[in-house]
Amino acid sequence: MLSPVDAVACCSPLAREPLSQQAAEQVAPLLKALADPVRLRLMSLVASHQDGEACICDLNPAFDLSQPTISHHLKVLHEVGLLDREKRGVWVYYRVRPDALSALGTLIGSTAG
Amino acid sequence: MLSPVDAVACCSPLAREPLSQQAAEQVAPLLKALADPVRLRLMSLVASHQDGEACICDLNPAFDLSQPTISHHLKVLHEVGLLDREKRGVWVYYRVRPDALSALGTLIGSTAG
DNA sequence: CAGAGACATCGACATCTGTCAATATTGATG
DNA sequence: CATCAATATTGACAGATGTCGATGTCTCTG
Repeated sequence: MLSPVDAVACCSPLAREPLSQQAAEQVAPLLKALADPVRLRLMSLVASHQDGEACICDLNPAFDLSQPTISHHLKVLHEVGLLDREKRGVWVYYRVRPDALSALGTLIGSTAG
Repeated sequence: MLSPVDAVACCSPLAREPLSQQAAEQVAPLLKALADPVRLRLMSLVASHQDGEACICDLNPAFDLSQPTISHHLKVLHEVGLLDREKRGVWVYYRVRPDALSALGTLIGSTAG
């Protein structure tokens, strides 16, 4: 089965033609994953971090939240395919999945590519 | 106070620099409004409808949902500023707010500020 | 092997969300 | 004014969501 991120690539922009019910049900989980202040910041922190990747140990201190909570949010982003995950030694590094954000941006606004 | 849609215009793209907590809290409600299959289809239907506007009477039959439920979803989209609302006689017409979607798309996906 | 540190999972809880049936409101029309 | 049709509001309810503390798992290092 396609991950949500792969599924988005199929759809033409929102304003171009009516989204089918199936397409909408594929896209919505991606937006749902992004639609939280903490997860938005996590995505932004990872995307703009040096080398495009960040360790949880880099991310956790930026929030006033418990470690399990951050872990939960990262899991949500990873499960829909917005973040890639790699374990190196004791640390886990996250990286924004290439094309994930731009595909979403195109679907919504059709200005990005 | 700015509507969420106005607030988005201020932010540079997600991947460009870390989103502040305040910015994230302004943007998240917009994405939350979009992050539902029914509302995604509503936006798409309105945006791609003739003359860029649609009456509820056009939208309701496209769904297998009760009239109050559609009314509720449209209200959510309107409150966050994604849809403009105009009453003409007995009917209510919705129209996608100009620049709303493109601003969101740029924030999420664009690499060009 | 024992301990420590990084991260994940679990269980619990309050809050939020999508949905409906019932009802209210509004505007046109007889 | 009485009625009908289009839309909104209310109240209720099941299910999802964000958060935490406690605990589990993995990996490096003595």
